[in-house]
Amino acid sequence: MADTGVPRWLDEDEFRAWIGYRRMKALLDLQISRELAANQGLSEPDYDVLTSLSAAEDRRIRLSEMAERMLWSKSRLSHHVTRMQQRGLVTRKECPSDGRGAFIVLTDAGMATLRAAAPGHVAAVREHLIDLLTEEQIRVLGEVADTVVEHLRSRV
Amino acid sequence: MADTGVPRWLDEDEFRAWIGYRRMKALLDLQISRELAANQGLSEPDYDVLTSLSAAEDRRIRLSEMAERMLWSKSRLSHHVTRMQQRGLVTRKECPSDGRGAFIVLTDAGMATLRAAAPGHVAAVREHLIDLLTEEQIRVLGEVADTVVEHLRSRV
DNA sequence: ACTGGTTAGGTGACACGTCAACGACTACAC
DNA sequence: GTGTAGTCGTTGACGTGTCACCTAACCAGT
Repeated sequence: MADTGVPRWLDEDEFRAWIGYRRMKALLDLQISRELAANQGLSEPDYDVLTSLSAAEDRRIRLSEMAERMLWSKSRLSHHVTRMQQRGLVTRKECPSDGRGAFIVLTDAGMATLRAAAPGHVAAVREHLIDLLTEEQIRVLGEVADTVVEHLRSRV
Repeated sequence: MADTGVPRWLDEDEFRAWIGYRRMKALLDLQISRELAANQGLSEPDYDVLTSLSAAEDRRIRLSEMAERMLWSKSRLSHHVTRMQQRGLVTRKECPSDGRGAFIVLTDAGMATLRAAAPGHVAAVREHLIDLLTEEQIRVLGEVADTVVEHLRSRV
């Protein structure tokens, strides 16, 4: 790529999309995470972990597999599980077949908290995002996200 | 609103949009911020602050006004300015007309760093977002963002 | 001048997430 | 078996951002 040092700047629509994305992200995440916290004292990452675990066989997953599914670094997941473990939402269990490995296991308390939090969380997502948009906009948002995710996943 | 306790769950497209948004956010922000850091040692918030300041009259803005423009909390901005000040990118200056007030002032070093970082940053935004999308998608993304931002700004 | 309410900005404690480095283990060569 | 490479998960240090709380200063009505 012949880099001239001055790439094409963003035009009006492009700038609007980029800045808009940044601002939407800032406000939306704050709002959603505030409601989640007020509801059951969970953060968004907490909720994600609980959701993944609740869908897993025997309510447990290997740390690595979980990290990969969630697109998290192992470090991040390990840190986060430590914090959630201290609150009794999950437990660690060593893996019999691989001495290096560990399972994350959803506790009953974790499951109960997730069940209690879910309706409010979905309602919040609807209220602050989904129900504001047309079907077409929802479809395009999904497309855009998939495009970007696909692009970034493949380039590592 | 008669809350039945079980709000409508997300259908396939809605779920795809929401989860996609979350994943796009995670990957895109990480990528953009990594390139920015590798380039001039700046974080995204650093870049935002520098950009705002460079566009301001006399390269200085009152902390409050800055916070409002950027949709940041004053606390966040204050913390961030402290860190940027320690790196010599900005300075604080007290406001003569309001004893409570303070200006944030862009230093020459800050301006130079911004100039050095800008081309690469724009290129990254293009490469990982804008240039992946059609004009139509860019337009819709801007619409969606504006809709959500408008909704959330008005409800405080 | 006084008082009560508001606004500007700062601070401390804490949760979060990155990176770099580490020890423990596995897997595969030879 | 013995090295050696790679993987699994953890940890420490650090920058970040939130919340709750604080002080100082402004400003209105009295």
